[in-house]
Amino acid sequence: MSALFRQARQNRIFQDVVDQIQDAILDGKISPGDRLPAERELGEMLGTSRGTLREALRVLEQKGLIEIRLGVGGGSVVKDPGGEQMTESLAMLIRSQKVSLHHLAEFREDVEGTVTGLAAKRATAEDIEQLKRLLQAATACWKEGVQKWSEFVRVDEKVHMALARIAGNPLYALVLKTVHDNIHIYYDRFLPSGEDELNENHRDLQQIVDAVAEGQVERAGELARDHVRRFNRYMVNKKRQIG
Amino acid sequence: MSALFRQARQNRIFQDVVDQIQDAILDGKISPGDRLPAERELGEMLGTSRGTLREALRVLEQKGLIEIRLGVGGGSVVKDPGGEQMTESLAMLIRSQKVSLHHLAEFREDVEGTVTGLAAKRATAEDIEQLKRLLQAATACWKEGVQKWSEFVRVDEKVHMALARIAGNPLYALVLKTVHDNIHIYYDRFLPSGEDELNENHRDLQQIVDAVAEGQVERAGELARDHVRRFNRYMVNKKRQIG
DNA sequence: CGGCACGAATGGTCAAACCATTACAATATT
DNA sequence: AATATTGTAATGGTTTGACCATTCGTGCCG
Repeated sequence: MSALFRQARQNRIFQDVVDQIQDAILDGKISPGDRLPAERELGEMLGTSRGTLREALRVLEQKGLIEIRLGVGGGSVVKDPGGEQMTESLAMLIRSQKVSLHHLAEFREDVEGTVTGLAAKRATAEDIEQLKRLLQAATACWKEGVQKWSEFVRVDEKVHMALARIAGNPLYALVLKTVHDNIHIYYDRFLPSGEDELNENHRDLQQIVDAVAEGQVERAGELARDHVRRFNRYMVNKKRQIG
Repeated sequence: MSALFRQARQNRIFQDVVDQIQDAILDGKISPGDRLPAERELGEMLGTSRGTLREALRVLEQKGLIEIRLGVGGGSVVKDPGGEQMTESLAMLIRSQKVSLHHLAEFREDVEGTVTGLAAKRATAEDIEQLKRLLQAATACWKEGVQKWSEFVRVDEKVHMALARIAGNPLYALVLKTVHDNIHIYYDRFLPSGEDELNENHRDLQQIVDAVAEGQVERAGELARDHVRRFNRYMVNKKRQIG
């Protein structure tokens, strides 16, 4: 029963305004890119003071449903709802030490494995095209050596996100992006950037893309898992060394 | 580079207030249960007007960091940050048809499998105790027949959440709770409540708990996956029938 | 002793004004 | 004619002060 009802908050006008606008957005009555009326005008339409309306807009902004721009021509613009608050939520849990790097790494390992397996199962010819293009970009970085390490890491991440898209379930893409966004903090601090790691990772990517291209579901999943596991081990080692 | 910086928003005082209070909470300088000063007082401390401060409090409330209560003993109380906004975010993506029941079901199937496997690997004696107690409760519902179906479903969900806790990675618990909260909407609409389904699900639970108790990692994972898959098939069928 | 009324603290809302930023058009300068 | 400057209006950001609604304690009255 607990999940059925929420605490019946007393009538708060701004909450009613939030609900009205949110419903309009989610039901598609107003679309991403559309501008809401100016605050003074919208306030009058809703029969509320400007202050109250602004509290509602703050909430909608925090929910990622609108973006507020300043100046003439500015105003509240409806956004395409994405997973940005998820990233922020997870970041808060990490900062409050409810989730550790270890947890993040273990979870990522599993999800990347599943995602890559699904991608191998479902990739179309165009998907494989895209992966090969990304692999070429990675190879270009690799040839330049460790100076291009950070760029390589960025391409690596693009490959993983492409695999998530190819897997065909937006939930995987969403979850993976959330994890990536948050694990990046650790990359910057703990990722070693030696010649060996670069070579290993480049080889990993090649093998993964090959396995996906050839539809080797099991192998692709295993390779991805190993790849992430190796990444994680680098970080754990480095973390032990320096802090 | 894109992920490193966000658009440099112009100075917004309320944003600075949000950051200050959020930092204090996440760094543990103020703890869950603590009360912030009253709005008029806090506004004076921060050197802002009450309206601006209230916009900041709205944001913090939406982030799930504080809870605001009315009346003389009321005020802003620091909350233990959990995954509530994640549930809300996912709900928005579902309502805007970016995520479907099918996506949700596929994802859940995989996560439950992994979680149950991990639980089988890591369960302690007390964990198994708890699972057996939950199983007893499920059996009690089962004996009462279909009239207790909804209660059975609730116990079923408790088993899954217990397994997520036992798996030892809060990310799994968080993700699974988010999915459960959102799939519930469909349960209420599409879950059939016949004798056969009840029997099947009860048997599933027994087998899963047994496998976990005996540390059969692979089998536990497979059983959980099958259990969820069966649940999902019920719903797909029913949905085809009625809606 | 128990219920009830009052009052104080606190969040919720309103109103009107002013500031800061931005885009765009009119004007001046080269 | 092209470009730089300036003015101006629209819009969000902030302030102030007032009043309302809810809640809880306190003390009075029955």
